[in-house]
Amino acid sequence: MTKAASSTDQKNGLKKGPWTPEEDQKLVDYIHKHGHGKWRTLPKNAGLKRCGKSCRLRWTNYLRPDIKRGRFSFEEEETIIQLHSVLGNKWSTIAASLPGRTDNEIKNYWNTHIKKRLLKMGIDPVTHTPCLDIQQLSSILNFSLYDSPRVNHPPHFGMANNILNPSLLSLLAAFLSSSQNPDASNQTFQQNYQLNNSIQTFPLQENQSCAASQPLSLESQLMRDKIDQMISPPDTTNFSYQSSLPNEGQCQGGHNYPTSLLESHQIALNTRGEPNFTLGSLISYSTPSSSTSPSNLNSSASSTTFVKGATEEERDTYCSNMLMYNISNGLNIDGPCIL
DNA sequence: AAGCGAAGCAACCGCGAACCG
DNA sequence: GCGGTTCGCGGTTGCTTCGCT
Repeated sequence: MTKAASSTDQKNGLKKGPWTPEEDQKLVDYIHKHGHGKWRTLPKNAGLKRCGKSCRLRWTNYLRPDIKRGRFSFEEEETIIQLHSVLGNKWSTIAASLPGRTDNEIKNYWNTHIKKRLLKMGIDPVTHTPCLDIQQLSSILNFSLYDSPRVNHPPHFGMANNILNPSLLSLLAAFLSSSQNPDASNQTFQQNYQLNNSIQTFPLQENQSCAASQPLSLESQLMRDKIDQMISPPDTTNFSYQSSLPNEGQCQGGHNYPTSLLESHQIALNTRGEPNFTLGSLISYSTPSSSTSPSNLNSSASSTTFVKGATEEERDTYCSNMLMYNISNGLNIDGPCIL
């Protein structure tokens, strides 16, 4: 018998701590006969030396017949993250969307698994925004702004050649800016959200060469100047400025890339008007089925299939890669896009 | 095999909302 | 409208299990 199991409330003689099978049986039998509710009087009527609150908790979190036990599925996890990005710590509301799961179970799972994974991915679990440090973001921005050639990309990112994505860069720049001036963050994000929505998407033409260079738009140049003021420019002496478009595999067939990140909910706004980067959206890609590298995004295999069979570590690796790839290239479910 | 720290999870606690007389 | 009671939620605690040394 544990210390907690043997403890009792001195005033009322009520038992505390873990429930015994006998107590569980008494509670279940009583509720089957009389239904639940009136928790205050229930323990006395059921012959239990527990407070009503304890009985209610035991029933709703453990004994209820429709409780689903065991590991959370990928879909459940995705739902939790997406709902949390909108609702915050409203565990009971989140639980309402997950049949068989209790608020307590979801809360525990969040605190012990998801929170850690998001942090590992560089996402703030409270705000659902990137919490990469300035250096990491600067590095990403530099890759995009200075259009580094494929050969120089860090292999673990699984990057194809960059496609210039001024709106996403604006968001990242705003994030950098806000990290330097937190008071302005909300306003900056709102402005950039409007900016993103105002920028039209355009298709990548079939005859557009993968090796063709992409001239910087005026906006991008201004943004580059702005970011130059905040970060040190990279050493470009070894860069060859060859290509700014996706690799051959991704631009064949004259695909259109019409969906902006915002439209596809890849970046959703939270209640404070800031963009969210959620794990759930990140792993809703078409992805390779046999590799954790996100470099071959035009594969028709579903990411869900991959993630379902993946180990926890593989999920982490995959999601981290997706995050970095996503931030760098601004890809959505159909492949690269320009916001 | 033993010790120890970390992780996971069931249960508790305090507070606020809802309900009722 | 008010005060008392009940219920439910979210944060926290502490016990158990796991994994590493």
